Amino acid sequence: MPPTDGRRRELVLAAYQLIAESGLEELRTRDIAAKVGINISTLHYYFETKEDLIAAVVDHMTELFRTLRAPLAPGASALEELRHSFVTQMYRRRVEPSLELVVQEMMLRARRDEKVRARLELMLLGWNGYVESVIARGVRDGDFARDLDPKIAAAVVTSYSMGSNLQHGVRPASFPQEAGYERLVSLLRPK
Amino acid sequence: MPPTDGRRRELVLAAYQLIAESGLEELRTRDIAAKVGINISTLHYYFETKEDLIAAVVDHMTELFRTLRAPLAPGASALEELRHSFVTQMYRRRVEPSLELVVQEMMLRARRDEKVRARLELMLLGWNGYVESVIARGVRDGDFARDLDPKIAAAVVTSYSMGSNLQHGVRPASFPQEAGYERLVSLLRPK
Amino acid sequence: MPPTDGRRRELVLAAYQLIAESGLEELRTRDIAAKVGINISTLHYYFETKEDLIAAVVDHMTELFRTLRAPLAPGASALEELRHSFVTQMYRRRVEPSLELVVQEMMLRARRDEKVRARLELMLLGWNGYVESVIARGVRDGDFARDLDPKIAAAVVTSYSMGSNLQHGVRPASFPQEAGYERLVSLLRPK
Amino acid sequence: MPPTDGRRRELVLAAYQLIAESGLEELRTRDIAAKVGINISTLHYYFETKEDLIAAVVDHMTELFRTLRAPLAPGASALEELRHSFVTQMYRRRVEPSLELVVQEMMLRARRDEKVRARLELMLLGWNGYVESVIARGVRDGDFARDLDPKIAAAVVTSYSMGSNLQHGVRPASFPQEAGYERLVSLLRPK
DNA sequence: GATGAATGAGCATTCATTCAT
DNA sequence: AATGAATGAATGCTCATTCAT
Repeated sequence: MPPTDGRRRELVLAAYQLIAESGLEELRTRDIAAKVGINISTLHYYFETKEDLIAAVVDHMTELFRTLRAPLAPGASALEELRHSFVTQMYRRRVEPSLELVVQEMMLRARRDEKVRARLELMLLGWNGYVESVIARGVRDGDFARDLDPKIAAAVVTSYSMGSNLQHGVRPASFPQEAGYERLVSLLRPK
Repeated sequence: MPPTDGRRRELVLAAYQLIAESGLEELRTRDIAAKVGINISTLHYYFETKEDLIAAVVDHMTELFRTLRAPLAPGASALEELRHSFVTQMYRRRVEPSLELVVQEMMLRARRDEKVRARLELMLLGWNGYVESVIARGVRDGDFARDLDPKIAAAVVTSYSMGSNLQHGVRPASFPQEAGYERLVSLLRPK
Repeated sequence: MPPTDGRRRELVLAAYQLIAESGLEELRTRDIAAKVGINISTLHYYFETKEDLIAAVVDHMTELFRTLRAPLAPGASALEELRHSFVTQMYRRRVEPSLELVVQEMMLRARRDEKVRARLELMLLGWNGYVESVIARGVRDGDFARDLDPKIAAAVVTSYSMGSNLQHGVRPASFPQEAGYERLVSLLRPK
Repeated sequence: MPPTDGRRRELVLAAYQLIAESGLEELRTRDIAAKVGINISTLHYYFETKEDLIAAVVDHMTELFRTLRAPLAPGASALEELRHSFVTQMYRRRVEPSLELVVQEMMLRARRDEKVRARLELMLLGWNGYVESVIARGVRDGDFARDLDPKIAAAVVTSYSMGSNLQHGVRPASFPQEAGYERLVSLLRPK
């Protein structure tokens, strides 16, 4: 017998992967159940509605976003840690290419689904807060320009990250995502 | 304009508005036809498939994106013109709030619909090219740092623009979109 | 091509018959469509919801109840006309046995479906009113007891009619429906 | 009472109440189990099928119908006892309003469920037999008209009772149920 | 140009019932 | 006695598309 404790998890993972493959618009509960190898009604035994399952996917995605990071040498400087943010972005794209696709799907869904929006807001706040703290440390340590407002700078960094992902999605070959990030970080340095 | 072209245009506009209101996922051909006041079969007389109509909406959207800009004083400096990019973004949000929503919808759709992707790529290339030319002029004129690569800097500026729009969508109250843009522009200036 | 004007009617008739055969509880839109020989979605082209179709069946049933009557000789006395009420009941059971079954189904449904209840109330009011007018005439003509309140007597007659139908449904062989009616009419006569 | 019997009874009572509230059509085994506070599979331990449980509800209902009666003074005349039939009907509606609803539901179900029909036939035979015996006594005692056939008269009385309940369900405000009963009883009296 | 009628394939969800434990 | 997990067969309803007129 399969690990019944993990059925919910299996369903969330299957939905997550299907969203990455074909988007939320083409997500079908039947396909999710089939991927797990169970009957469609069993899916509804674990999640009352499709919406509930999607909310659980957002939670899973958030957890991945939080925990999936490239290794960072202990004692790294703020500059190294900020660069590491981008390294992590590339790392995620390599080991878990679904993640950025699912995040973007949810970003759009957020506008019409309050459950999704609330979860996503927390995720964005956490991410911005983390980048902000790194920049604040860098400002103190002299890694970054003294007149930088960490909250504003974090908004610039995270927004670039998201926007460059979008552009990369539409024109992967010609968009200089990495160089852009490097340039952005260098712009933050002291004169 | 011949009646045929008028009808096509009406349909495109109706679809564009419905996408802005409820997203591509909830777009129904019946609703589009009803909004125009014609029969559902007549819609198919003008557009063979829903996909074709959506492609036409992308064209309309691209046209809007290109032409809808805040007035710019003739003889403006490159610095003023780059700042003006952001002013235009805010201007669009005010006079045509649908535009940024539709662009984001299409951005996601692009991944699964080649027609949409190709059109969007052109739009992004045009936009980046324009920003690039402004920055190149600014570099020549001394408005921007001499060591700036205009293509890379343009990628940073346009990506920030898109990413900040996304974050603004999820948390409109707390996200410092304008301050971020101001900071980004100032970072590009000569030391 | 089938008489498109009659499609609605065909659907109502098919639903009416299926209700008579197996009751409202087992009524399936798919079965109705199949009986008419059309696709299930065509059914929804004519009736938005199953509930709407059922309401139309109540209208049809009411119309049948009103118009389906045994022939009554012109110039009949009130006594003959009241007896004729019961003759009509038997006549309906013979030429349209579905009718009393459908009426009883709707009677029960009325408790939970306001549309049905309202329509049925009108039908009952019409029926009671008709019986009342016959009895009133009979009282004037001396066919019925002088101290009869026509409204009350009508309530007795129509209620007997309905209740005896119910009992007849459960024990058709042993229930003396006709003799009961005859006795009831004779009780109304002058002493 | 052993626990098994207690559980069965609990389930029957829960089903009975749910039928009164929403009708047989909306009766769900899950709701019955939930009302009793047990698992849905436990319900099937006590009743193999839903149909069996419904049959048990009919038995419970019949028992209620037999035993739930307004108090009758010992030594009452046949006239008083027949009037008391209607008093009992009103009494039941007051202390156990569910009963008449459930009876009507089952009356309809009887047409398709032989178990229900057989049980209901017994109930109707018992009821008619009781009324018949009262009327027979009244005929002997001079309370009722000498030429009354007790079986026929009982059919009239019980049918009025059932039919007036139905009409009362559809138009509670305007239907003169009590006056009708009073008139019916008075019609049975000697001239 | 325009439409009323029609449909195939599908969609999330429901529900009585089963079965291993 | 009791239950958690699972399911098959439906169920009302949807929607882009077609086609004769």
